[in-house]
This record gives sequence, C-alpha cells and structure tokens, in this order.
Amino acid sequence: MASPTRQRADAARWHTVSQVLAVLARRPGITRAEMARELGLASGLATEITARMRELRLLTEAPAPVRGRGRPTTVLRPHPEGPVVLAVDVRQGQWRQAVITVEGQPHELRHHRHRSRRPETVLGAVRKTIDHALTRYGGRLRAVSLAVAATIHDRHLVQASTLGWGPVDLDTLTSGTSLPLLIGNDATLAAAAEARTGAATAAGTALHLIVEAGIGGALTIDGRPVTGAHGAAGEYGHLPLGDRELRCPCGARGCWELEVDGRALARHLGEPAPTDPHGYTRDVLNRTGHDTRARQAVTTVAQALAAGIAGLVNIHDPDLITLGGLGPALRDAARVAFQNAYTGGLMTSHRTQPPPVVDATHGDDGPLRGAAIIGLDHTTSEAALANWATSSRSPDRGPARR
Amino acid sequence: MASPTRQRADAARWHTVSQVLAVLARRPGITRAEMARELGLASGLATEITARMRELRLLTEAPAPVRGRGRPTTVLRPHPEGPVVLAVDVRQGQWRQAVITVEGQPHELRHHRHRSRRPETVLGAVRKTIDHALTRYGGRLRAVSLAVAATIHDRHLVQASTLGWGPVDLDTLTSGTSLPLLIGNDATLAAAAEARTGAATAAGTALHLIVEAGIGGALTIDGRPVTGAHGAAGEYGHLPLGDRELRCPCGARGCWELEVDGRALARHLGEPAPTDPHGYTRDVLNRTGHDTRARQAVTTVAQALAAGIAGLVNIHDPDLITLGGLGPALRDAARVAFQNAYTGGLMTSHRTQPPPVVDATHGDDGPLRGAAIIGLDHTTSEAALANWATSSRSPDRGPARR
DNA sequence: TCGTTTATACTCGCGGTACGAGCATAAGGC
DNA sequence: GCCTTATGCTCGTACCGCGAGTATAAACGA
Repeated sequence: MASPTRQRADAARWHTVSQVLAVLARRPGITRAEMARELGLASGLATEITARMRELRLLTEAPAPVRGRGRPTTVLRPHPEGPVVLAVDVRQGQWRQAVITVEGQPHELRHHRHRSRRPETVLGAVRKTIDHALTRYGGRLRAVSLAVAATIHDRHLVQASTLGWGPVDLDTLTSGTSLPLLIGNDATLAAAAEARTGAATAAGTALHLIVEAGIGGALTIDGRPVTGAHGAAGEYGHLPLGDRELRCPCGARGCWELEVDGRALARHLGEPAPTDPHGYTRDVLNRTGHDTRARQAVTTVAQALAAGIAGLVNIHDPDLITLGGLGPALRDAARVAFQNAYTGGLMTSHRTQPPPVVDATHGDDGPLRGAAIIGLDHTTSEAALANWATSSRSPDRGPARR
Repeated sequence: MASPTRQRADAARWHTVSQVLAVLARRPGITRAEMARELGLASGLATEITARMRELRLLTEAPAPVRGRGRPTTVLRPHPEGPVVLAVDVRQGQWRQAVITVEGQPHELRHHRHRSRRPETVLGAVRKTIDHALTRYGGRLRAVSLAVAATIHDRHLVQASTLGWGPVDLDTLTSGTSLPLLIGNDATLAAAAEARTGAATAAGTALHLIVEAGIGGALTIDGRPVTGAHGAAGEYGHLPLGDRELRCPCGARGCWELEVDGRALARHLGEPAPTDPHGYTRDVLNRTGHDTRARQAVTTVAQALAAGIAGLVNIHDPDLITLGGLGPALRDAARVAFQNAYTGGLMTSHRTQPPPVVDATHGDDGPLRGAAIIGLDHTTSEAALANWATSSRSPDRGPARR
C-alpha cells in the first residue's frame, strides 16, 4: 500500500518539529523569530520547518505586532484544522472536560455533575462526550487523556475511594474508536501541571503533594511525573509515618494520611470519623479563630504534614515542594509550628537552604491541566507526528474519521 | 583554527555510535552481526559505523569463532588506545580503584587500606593514583568517577559519618587536570550497578536499599538513579518511619535507620550503642541460633525493615527491590516475620503481585561498579564522543595530555 | 572436489535533514 | 529618500541512514 517513498517519509526525523511544538506549548503566542532564537535554528531552517508545519496543519502564521525596526515576523498559532486532545478529569461529585490544541490552552472547558455515582453512569456520560468530540473533530482528535481520583495500576482503575468505586474497566471509554486513551492518577497529573505551567516550572526536581481525603502527589523530574512500574507511584499518604496502631482502609497500618486529613482532626478532637473529611477539615479550620482545641488539633496535623514533607525532602532532594488541596490552609493555620517541624525533620545538610514549600497554583484545575499536558506530550511525540503526517498527507483519505 | 569542515564534522550525530557503545557495555564480546541485529542497523550502516569507530580508536575487530554456515563475522572489542575511565570508591577503612574501557569490564582492580582516616591522607593517595593514571593513559583517560560513602550536595562532600569527615573539597582530586570528576553517593551508585548489571536488569523501575551503618539506596528508572536536585537523594534511612522520641545524629527525629541497624538491636537488647554497628549486627545475627532474645531483637528489626520497604513500594511502585549490605542477612534470620510485615504494609492494590524483594548481586563492589557505569555513560555520551573525535582526529596534537 | 546454501560484509546511489552564505524584504530612523 | 536593523527566503553543500545489488567466506552435500 505505502510506496517506498512514503515509507521513507514516514520514518523522517520529527525531532525539530516536536521541539517547536514543545516550545509553542510552553510559550503560547511566540513569534517565529523568537522560536528560532530559542531553539538555535538557522533562519533557513526556520523557514523550512514552519512551511512544513503549515502544510501539515500543525500551525498557522499571523503577522506579529510590530516592535521597532526590522522586517516584521509572525506569531505562531495552532492550525484551525490541527490536532486536538480531549482531556477529562473524573472526581467525586463531578467531572470536567477540555479540548486542547498544540498551544496547550484548554478550550471548551466544561464541568458536569454526576447524575449518579455508579461507574456505568459516569463513564457513560464521558463516553458520550468522547463520541461527540469524535463527530465534531474527526481525525483531528488524536488522544483522550483521563485524570481520575483513583488508584491506577497498569492502566486499570483499581479503586476510587472517594467515588466509592472498586475495579472499573476504563477501556470501554474508547473501545471501538482506535483513539489512544491515556490514564493517570489525578494527583500525579496535578504534579505534572505544577511542574510545567505552575509553581514548579523553574525546578528540575519537584515534589507535589495534595491533601484532600488522603494525601497524593508525585515527584516530577524535568516536568515528567515519576509514575513507577505500573503507574501506581505517588501514594504518599500510605507511607507509614504515623501511629502503627492505626489501621488504614488501604490495608496497611500507620499511614501518614491518617495523621493529616480530616480523620486526624476528628481523632484529636474526640469526634467521630467524618463522612466528608474535606468539608470537615474546612469546618475545623474555620473554628481555629476562637476554638483553642481546634487550633491545637490543626497545629498537630500541620506538624505531622511538615515532618513528613521533611522526610520526603531527605529521600527525594527536590528543588521545591508544591502544596495543593488543603495543604496551604493547614500550613497557614499554624505557620510557626509547620516551619519548625519542617526544618526540624530535615537532615542538617538540607538545613542551610531548605527547599521552599510553596502553594500550588492550579488549584482544582491541576488534574485536568495535567491530563492536557500528558495528552499533548503524546500527540507531539515524534512517533505521533509521523502518524499525523501520513493521515494528513494523503488527501484522498483526508484526516480520516476512525 | 578549526576549519568549517572540521566544525561540521564535530557537530555530526553521534547517536548511533553512542548506541553501539551502550550495547557493547551491556553485552561485552558481542559480534558485529549481533550488534547490527540488536540495533536494527542495515548491513551497510554497520560497515560504515564500525569503520568509523575503528578509525576513531573506539573499538577493534577480531575474527569471531565460526558458528555454522555463512560468512564469518567479527567480535567487537575495545580499542587498545581507546578511552578509559578511572573509577574510585572511597569507604571506611579502605578505598578501591579500577580502570574501565568502553566494554565496561573493570581492569586493574585494586584495594588500598587507608593509612590514616584524615581526608588529606586519603584524598592524597587517590590523587596520586589519578596522576599515575594520567601519565600512563594520557589523553585516553576521559573521566574520574568517584563513589564515596558520604552525603553529597551539589558535587560537594557534606558529611561522611563512617569516615568521620565533615565537609571536604573533592575538586582537589582533579584540580589542574581538566579531567571531569563525577561524584556520587556510594549507595546511589550501587543502585545503578544493580539496575544495569545486577539483580534489577529486567526492571524498568527498581529500588535498591542497602543496610550498613544506616540505610542508603536509590530509585532507578531505566538504569539511571534518581539523584534529586543536588545529588543528595536516596537518604532513605532518614525517613521518619520510626519512634519520634529517638533523636538521630542527622538532626531529625524518628529516622528509619534507628530502627533497623545495629543501634536498634542494641536498644532492643538493652546493650550500649555499638561503636561499630555493622560488626555488632553480625555478632547478634550469629547469636540468633541459641539466643532467644537476640532472635527476638532481629525479628523486630527485620519487621521494621520490611514495613518500611512496603511503604516505599506504595510511593514508588517499583518492579522490584534489591537488598544489599546486611539486608539479606536480616531477612533470612526472620523470613516469615519479614514477609508478613512486608505484605501487611502494602496497599491492597499491591498485594496481588507484590514486587519481589531480592538480594543484590554486586555486594561490596556495587559502588565501584556503579561509578564505572556512570563514568562510562559520561564518556560515551554524544557530546563526549564528539570531543574525543576532535582530539583523536588531529594527529598533530594526538590524544593530548591535558 | 566442487557446486550449493547460508550468513554476512561491502559498494553505491538516493532521499532527507540541517547548515550557512548570500540575497531579498519590510519596517523604523534621520 | 537613503540608511540601519531585523527578519525571511534561496540555494549549494555535507552528511546520515536506507536499501538494493554484489561480493565473500564459511559449511554442507553429492
């Protein structure tokens, strides 16, 4: 079917094209001249690359606003018929979606409430959106990237405690479509978002931790989350930093998150375990102004959080730590205690310049943005670009519906 | 000085050459035909690459022992005038050295006892060896790779408790020579050795832990250790998994290693803290046959080790864990307790197929072999090869002494 | 012993990428 | 209206890797 010439063209090097797209995602609205400087491209190559990418429907060029002397340059923009990715974030109570172009900006951002918590209902709604996107974008849709508040193992959803789900087969979402489905834990993807477009962009190695119902997170190295052998890494809440007498629903004992989230606060206050740990924590935090016992409980929890983070600094040696979810609130409610527990838990060699613990910037959108990033990474990989080129180049088939 | 032609040649792609060397190090004594198959090289390219590498003094070819029909092929061997790396491992009581060719096998392996523990004495002896290697190998010596039993931070030795060293400037080892000096923590490099040529070669993500005086180790991803922002990652012994009441010499509290090494055994047995935790642990292990209290203490320690490992599996999700130092002995002395504590500490999602905990294979040579690997990685990187080519190609200067 | 089979090595032309020199172009500044 | 400045475009060149075709060196078999 494919001629020898075609085959060779498919095997061409997409390295530079991929680089251009990576820079475009990092600096949306960049001009062609800046791009060439950033990548050290000779002007001739810049001409050739942009021409090729235009032809491949990867980007368009618009006249750039003039700045001083010199021949005007152009602004690089996603092509109106270029590849897109559908990012989805499934969490407790609601799910979100966004469509992303090569520029990395989320479009068509939408939130939906779950009609029921049953997996079939939720996944059915997501599936509908995917089908809708397929009819709308056809061959332009290159991947679906899913963030889910659940334990992931080899692309399988093993358990989602906040959703009340056991094992769920996620491949039904794209079965029959030949669309690649990327799956990631929500905290892991939020970490990717912080590392790429959030508070940790300057860090080579960063640790993102999010306190919600439990503690999740991920270590990122050069913007890529460390996902482990089966994509299950990052369950920091289940490191046994806590009281060995306490049994965790995960099956282990002494899990860190039992000392940090709403369950810990309830224990310290002698109240029953909350059904909604997140809301409960907010309530207790609001009481700290006048309620001494609440303040004391929050302080203890903040110390447990800080001491754990210090231990993680000892093993990971990150440039910085980003805190998400309730983390910043817990820290702000007991700043001094937090800071003392943090530096006190560091090895002395880290104490001269302790890695800063900063608030995450993406908030609730972290997982969705992370999913977008991972999806975009996939779509702008050299292999995927070669693939896009073959479907884009043969006008007889067009960017085919699949 | 350099002609345009030369410049362009320097900027040539060393990718394939680097790949060939990587395969050569993984499979010493490989034939040219096998190499071509492994890398998927067309026979024409194999011819061209080997010719170039011969010319660059990167390898030589010798007739391969004949196997069945077909035109005989050749065995690829390091060039007698090819690049070499000096690997050094400095530890308590002694230091070791080896010279490594592109094949990765250590040559001229030597052990030296420290004449005194003073840093000046030890580093002076190492410096002498480096100078000696420089006169012997000249421009062939491309890097010195140092493993040291110490906390490393931004290429600086911060503290070496077993050696009794405070901050030490290591750059004196190569000052004035323009030789690249690579520095790594001993446990980190042992992890690299296990991942590349040891028990974890099949694993994509592996965790290596070594119990000596304290616990060190590293996570490896595709054979590369995760070193953190300043090369200080891997201090697993200083994760606060233990008793918060115990103060660690590192400055923190509740460090894991206080529950696992000789100090823990002494505490459990009501004996004074040992000056030599390693030897003390060996003694206690030898007593377990007849001494019930010793057996009980070892069991407790083995459980602390196993429970910690389980927690690390929860956060890292490795394919497997390699245990070095006293780890295997502790485990073997209380197999059932270890196994129960291990699986008991895992999240249920990891329990169906818990990552195996296996003995490390390199033993005491791990750090030296790891240093060799890192040094070789550096020397066979594309940039370093381009560098080698420029000095190798201009016969007027020869492989210059620097 | 000599053709046949098999596995590998060598030669050569082609397509493709990237570089860089030189030229063209479109703005502001004087 | 020229000069300066910044950028885009054209084109020749070097080099890489592919693949088809050919050559070579061994074992095998009649």
